[in-house]
Amino acid sequence: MPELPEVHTITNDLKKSIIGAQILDVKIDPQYKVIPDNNSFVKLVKGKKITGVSRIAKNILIELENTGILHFHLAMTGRILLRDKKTPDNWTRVVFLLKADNYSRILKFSDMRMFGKVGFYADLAGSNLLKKYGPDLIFATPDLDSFSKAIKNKKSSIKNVLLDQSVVAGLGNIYATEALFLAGIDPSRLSNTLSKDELQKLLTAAITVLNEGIAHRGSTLPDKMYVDIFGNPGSYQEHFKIYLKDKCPRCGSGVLNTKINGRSTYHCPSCQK
DNA sequence: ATGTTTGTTCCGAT
DNA sequence: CATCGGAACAAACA
Repeated sequence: MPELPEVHTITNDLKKSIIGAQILDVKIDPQYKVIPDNNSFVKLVKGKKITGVSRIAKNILIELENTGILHFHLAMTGRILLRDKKTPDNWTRVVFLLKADNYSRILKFSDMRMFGKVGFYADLAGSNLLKKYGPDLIFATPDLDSFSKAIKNKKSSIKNVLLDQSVVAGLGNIYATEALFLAGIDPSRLSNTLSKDELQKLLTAAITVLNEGIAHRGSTLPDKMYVDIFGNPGSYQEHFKIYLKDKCPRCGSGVLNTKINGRSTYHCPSCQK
C-alpha cells in the first residue's frame, strides 16, 4: 500500500499525537513475529517513553527515550492506527498501550498480508536503514546531475529504475506511473536512453506527484486498504491522471495497461514517448 | 479457480 | 563479482 505520501502522512500525524506518551504495555499476536523476537521486543519497549517520530524513505521510526528505535515498514497492506478506546480492527498484529498526562490511547500495527515489518533497534546503525536508500524526493531532493547519474547507471526500464529505492527513495508503483505520465515518458523506455531534458521533466514530475499526494493525505485505492492513523482514507486517488484510467485525460486516447517487471503499469501511447 | 494487489528481498541466470 | 528479472512472502477479493 503505502508509498512515500502515505508514510509521510502517518509519520506527521504520529508526531503530533504520541510524542511524550509512555508505552505501558505491548501485545503481539503469537502467530506474528517481530524483530529481534517477540519476548525481547516486549521487554525492550515496555515502559519506555516516546521522544520522537521520524521517517526514512518508506520506514516509520518511533524513538524511545534512552533505549532505541521502534521501526515499522508497512509494505503492501500495513496500517498504523491510533485509537482512543478498544476497537475491533482487522489484521491487528501488534498493540501498544499508550499513556500520557491527559490521555490513554491504543496504537496498533495491522497488516493483512504480513509483508510489513516491526522491529526494535538499539540505534540506527544497527538497523540497516542508513545504507540502502538514494536521496529522499521530499527531504533531500537530488539535483539533475546526481539524478541523471543514478538513473543512467541502471540497465532497465525507466519505470523499474524509479521503483529502485537505492536510486531515489519514495516512489512506488502508483506515483512512479503518475510521474511518467506527467513527464510524457513511456515507462518501458530504457533508462539510459533518456535525454537531459526528459530527466529534468521526470525529476520535477516525481517531486510534484509526491507533494500532491502528501497534500491530499495519500491515495486510497478501491480496496480501501490505506487509511491514516485515524482510520480515514486519503483523497489523491481522485486526482490520478493515468493510474487505473481507461482514457487519457490529455488527448482522449485509450490508456494501455501493461506489466513492467511484474507490476501493473498504465500509460498513454500517444502522450508518452 | 484464477488473476489481481500500494513493497522488498532473495536466488538463479547472465 | 555485479546486475537484472522473476519468484516468493500471504491474504482477500472479483
